[in-house]
Amino acid sequence: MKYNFRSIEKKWQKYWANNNTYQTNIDLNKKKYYVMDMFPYPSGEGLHVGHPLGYIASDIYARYKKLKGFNVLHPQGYDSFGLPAEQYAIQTGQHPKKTTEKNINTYRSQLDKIGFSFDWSREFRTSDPDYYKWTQLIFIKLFESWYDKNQDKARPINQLINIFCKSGNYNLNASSNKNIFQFSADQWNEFNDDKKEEVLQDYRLAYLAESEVNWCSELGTVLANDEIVNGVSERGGYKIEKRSMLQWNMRISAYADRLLNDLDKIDWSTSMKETQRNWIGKSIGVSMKFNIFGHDDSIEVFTTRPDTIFGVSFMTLAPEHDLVLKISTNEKKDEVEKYIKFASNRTEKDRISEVKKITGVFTGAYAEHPISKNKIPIWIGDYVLATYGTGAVMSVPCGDQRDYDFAKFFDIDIPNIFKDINISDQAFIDKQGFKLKNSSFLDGLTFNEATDAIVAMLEKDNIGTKEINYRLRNAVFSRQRYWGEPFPVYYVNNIPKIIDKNYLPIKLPDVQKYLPTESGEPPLGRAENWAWDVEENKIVEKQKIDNKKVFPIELNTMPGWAGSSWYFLRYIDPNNSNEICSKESLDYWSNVDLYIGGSEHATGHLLYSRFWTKFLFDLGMIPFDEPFKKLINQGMILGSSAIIYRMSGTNKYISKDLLKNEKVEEIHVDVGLVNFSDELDIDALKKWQPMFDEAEFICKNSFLVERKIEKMSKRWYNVVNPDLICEEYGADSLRLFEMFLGPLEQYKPWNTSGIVGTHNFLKKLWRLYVDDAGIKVKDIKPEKDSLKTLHKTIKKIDNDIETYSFNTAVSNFMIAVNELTDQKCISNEILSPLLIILSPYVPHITEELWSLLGNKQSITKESFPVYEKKFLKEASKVYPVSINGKVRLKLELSLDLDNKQIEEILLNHNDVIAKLDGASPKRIIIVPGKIINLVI
RNA sequence: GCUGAAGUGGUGGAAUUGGUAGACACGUUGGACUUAAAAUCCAAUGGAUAGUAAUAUCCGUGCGGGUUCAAGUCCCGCCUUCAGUACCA
Repeated sequence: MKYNFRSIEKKWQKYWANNNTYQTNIDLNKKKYYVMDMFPYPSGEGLHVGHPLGYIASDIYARYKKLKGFNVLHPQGYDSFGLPAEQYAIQTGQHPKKTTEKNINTYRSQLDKIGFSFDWSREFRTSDPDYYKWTQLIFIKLFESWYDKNQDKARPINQLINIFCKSGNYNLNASSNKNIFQFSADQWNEFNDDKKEEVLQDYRLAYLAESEVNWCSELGTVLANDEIVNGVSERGGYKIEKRSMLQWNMRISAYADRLLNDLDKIDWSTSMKETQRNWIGKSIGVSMKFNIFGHDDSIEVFTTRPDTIFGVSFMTLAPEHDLVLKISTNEKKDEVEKYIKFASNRTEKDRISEVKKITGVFTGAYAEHPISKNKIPIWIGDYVLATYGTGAVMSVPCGDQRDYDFAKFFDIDIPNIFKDINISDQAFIDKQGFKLKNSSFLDGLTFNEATDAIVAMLEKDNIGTKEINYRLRNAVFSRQRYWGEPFPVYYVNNIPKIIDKNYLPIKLPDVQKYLPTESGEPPLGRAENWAWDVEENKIVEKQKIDNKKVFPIELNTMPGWAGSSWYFLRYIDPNNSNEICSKESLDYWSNVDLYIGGSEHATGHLLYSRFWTKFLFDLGMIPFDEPFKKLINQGMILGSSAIIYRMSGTNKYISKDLLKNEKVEEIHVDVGLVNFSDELDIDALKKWQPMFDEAEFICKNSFLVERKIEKMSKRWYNVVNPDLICEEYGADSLRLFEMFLGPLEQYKPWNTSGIVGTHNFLKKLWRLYVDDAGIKVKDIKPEKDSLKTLHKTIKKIDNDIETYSFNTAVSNFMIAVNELTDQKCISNEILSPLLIILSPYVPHITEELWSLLGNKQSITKESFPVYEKKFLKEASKVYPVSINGKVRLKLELSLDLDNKQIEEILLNHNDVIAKLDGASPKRIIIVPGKIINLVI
């Protein structure tokens, strides 16, 4: 009987589907375990072999946990709103719903071939109205909440209104927009509704605000900070410019501290936590005011180095700072205005690429040093960012390199306040190794001493206060796109009003075209049925808008991360039409125990999900405040591109081995045209692309290509489709090989030739159980060696999988099968448990062998075997060691040995003992635990 | 610049966390089977030196030091690569 993987895999995939083998329900008698993957965006290109890597790992872990007796939730769905489907719709006029549906079907058929244990009965798509109904609800909740810093949690907005009615906002400690004006309860009560709403917008967690946004005209939308890479859009690499627009925002900054601190209670990689810490960017310092000569206004600055206050020789404002024009003297006004214009025209990319270029201009105004009362010139410069701190800095050229460069460039005084430190070439930026001088009462103090002294003094004299600053900005939540969740919002005289949650979902309307309108409105501006009737409570035709009972609906849609920020909650109760998920399901399934996905979402999805989870926790809607307990970031699988050399200016191609110093161009060719020995199939190449029809190929016996490791992409023709691998070697070979490639978290190149290794292993495994006559396993007593192999393997595999070392687990299986083959083991007592521990990795072949052994029920119903220590006993290590000048032999032994057994072991190690100058042991000291010392 | 991760054969990678470095697999070479090829099986495979041989000795985990009976692993100082971030006051 041969190992016919094609029919075996088809048979069992069908069996699992027909028997609902992987459907999961709440079972209070069992402990739960929740394993989740980052759900895919179904792109038109389908899956390549890199995509399933994380799914295979999570599948193995999920199956393993099931065998260990856990009730495992292992769902899958689709993140189906997004730009590519919309771009395609713009080009072809096809509704994104249709292309998305088509792509999902492709994905599903590809995934099904790999034999995953997903519970597909829980599948959903973020673009389903039944799903985004709840995304809209969470938006409403955010809109109807504010953040109380005293209680350190979000609270309903009604409670804030109560506070305003009773005492205004004088004693309020809440997260809000900048430059809030103060009002009393009487004032609040006299505000009209519009004014009240305007005030509330400063506190809501989802709020509408005129904000400086990253506008991308090529994509026709705004982008969040995490969607911009190196100053250009992440998708497409288009130019970004700053623009001020009325946008929905999420007040994520309210949660900055909790997002930072709670990193300590989750099991994520250090680099992932560090990335989030940097992104949040907490810095502790002092905020203080500098008065301006001849003006009532003062400049507020933020500094982390208050100890250097006596080194201030000028101040610098961001060009966008409110006071710039106000304080500039008449003589300087022209120059200042010119500079502001210059700075605003510089795009983000210019600023980054011209970091070294120093620009700035003097305003003509002077500030007063808060302690020495000296006159300090006020400059503006674009090295100061309007968006960080207060948009103004006290410049200490001797202690900050940028201030130093600026001062040198414009020939400003650089006073030295560091004793015995030379600052003629560069600033001294360390916080250690100095004592202050020329600093009045701080003279002679170190950084810590001076900081304490100056902070006490500033606070006592009411000049400054301790303050904490964050780099984290509030997130822009509006997109000028079609293919996203509509906002449940309509406008009455430009004041946003919420559509009551009873009328959700607000379904995405149909449009004729997916482009923005001629007047520049988002695509939803084209929708005919897009107005809200407040009496009927339904969507009606736009023509009916009268601004009395029918009002316009928001035209923006939500960003891609809206639907993915809470999706893990929906899997636990996916068909619930009354709430996000029931309390019962929440109490049982709780949050995700293991989450596997790429690290590129560190500052986007993973941060936003944590934010929304904390928010829902604050409202008492869920009983936990972190979504993902353990996170593993699988590394990318890179493609191995094939490159041929074309002699420059000719139609001749030269084989890699013949290339010397000729001038050549590198041309990517499809990796499918190249065999394992890097030989190119020239006939197939000519069929592949007509440009090679007339080409001449220079080579000896065969034409060799160059290899290059780069990201797997259609563009480089290096994509390997898992379907082809499944067809040629089988899903089990693929699963095993993807794990065998290397550590899960590492970036590694794909190399199809290696798959014969895992494929051969499966054939070997098959032959261990089956020969020409059929099954050869017998119910006989096993050999001692085979028992040892089995129990050693169980122990190792258990340890490997608990530490997520899937690659070494595969190696250990190979060792075990090699050993059992050598031992000619046919004992059922060995071979049955071996199948069970293998089944998470290679579910199809193990199911088949399991049933061939005569078992009636599926192997997935079995339980993971436990290894027994008694089969593993032996001395493991012997080595010389010197203690107190005497040479001793140190033996590391397994536990539970009696003296007789130890003696036996010593006899076996005569060679080692003899090596030590021929001495023999005189005395044996048995140390409690597992170490034995022999004095020689 | 800052932060994080990592440098081990021709290749992917092991090493029970301080204890025989190179497991396992690919590739390569030789052999068996075959008319032949494929498939399969067996053997060799870090380097150098000596020997007909079994074998022996030395060198070897990016570089230079150190601790230790013992270092891929720990400490100090460098170099390189990858990732994240970047005028953050």
